[in-house]
Amino acid sequence: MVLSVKITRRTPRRAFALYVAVFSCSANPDAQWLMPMRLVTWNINSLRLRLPRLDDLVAALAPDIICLQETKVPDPLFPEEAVRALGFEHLHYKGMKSYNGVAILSRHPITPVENLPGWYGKEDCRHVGAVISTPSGPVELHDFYVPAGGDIPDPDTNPKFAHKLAFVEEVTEWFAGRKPERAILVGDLNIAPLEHDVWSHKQLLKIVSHTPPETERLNRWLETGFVDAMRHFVPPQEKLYTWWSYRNRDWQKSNRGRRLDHVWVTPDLVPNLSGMTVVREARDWVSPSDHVPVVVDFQF
DNA sequence: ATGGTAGAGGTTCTA
Repeated sequence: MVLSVKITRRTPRRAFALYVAVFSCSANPDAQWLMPMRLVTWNINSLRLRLPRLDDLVAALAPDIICLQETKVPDPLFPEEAVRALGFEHLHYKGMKSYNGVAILSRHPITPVENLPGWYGKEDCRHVGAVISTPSGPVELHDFYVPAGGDIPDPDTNPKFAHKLAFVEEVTEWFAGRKPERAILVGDLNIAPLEHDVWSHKQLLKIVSHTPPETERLNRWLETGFVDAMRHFVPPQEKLYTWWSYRNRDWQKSNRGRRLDHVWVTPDLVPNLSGMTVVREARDWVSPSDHVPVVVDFQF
């Protein structure tokens, strides 16, 4: 139901009071006069190569904020003009040559969160944060790219796996000490925590991204004060993937996917959630990323 | 049991 009252100079005081009362009851997420905010997270796997795909994404979905991972571009070479031309004037990014790199693109002003830890002493461009202002107050947004961890799930023989486990432990400690409120955390976390976040739980238990040491650590990170916003919309017994390897001839036919990309919110923002979409069709775009965008809609 | 593909930037690494 849509209620609207046109306010004019002649509107009687009582009608104005009614309008104010109706407006201020709109904490209901169905209310249409709240400000919608559409957020996308996407491991783009090279921002410069896939700028045309970013254009497609913006044209199709009109997001307000886009969080990217694996931009693979050093800061001085970031394609600011091209991104501004898509309507995103407010940028906060951290990149390096060849690897990693994260970026927050926003249509509306944002305030970067400064002095975030470099993690594992590496400063390898895996985390940026920014504060968004909304009609109901500021919201803190974190964009992460967790190390993939190599092939062998043994921290003693594989330093990349040791890095991954330690990275998740460090960020967990940091969030535990911070007790986040009105926060959103997104990114390629490179871990598929639930049985139905992978195509075969049994076959992947010893495969990096779904091993118990990883999924246990990801759960501890989540439990520092977040809710899994994707699983808020899709029950845990339903398969849900965001990544399909390039190494499958026919990704749709084999459908050996994993849910490596995540959107978490603090419980105080759960009432603001209004929808979630995994943009599966993006896996079939020309020159696709191996990850697809995840869209989350809020009403603030 | 194995290898399959993609991106960056070089003659190999990371995913």
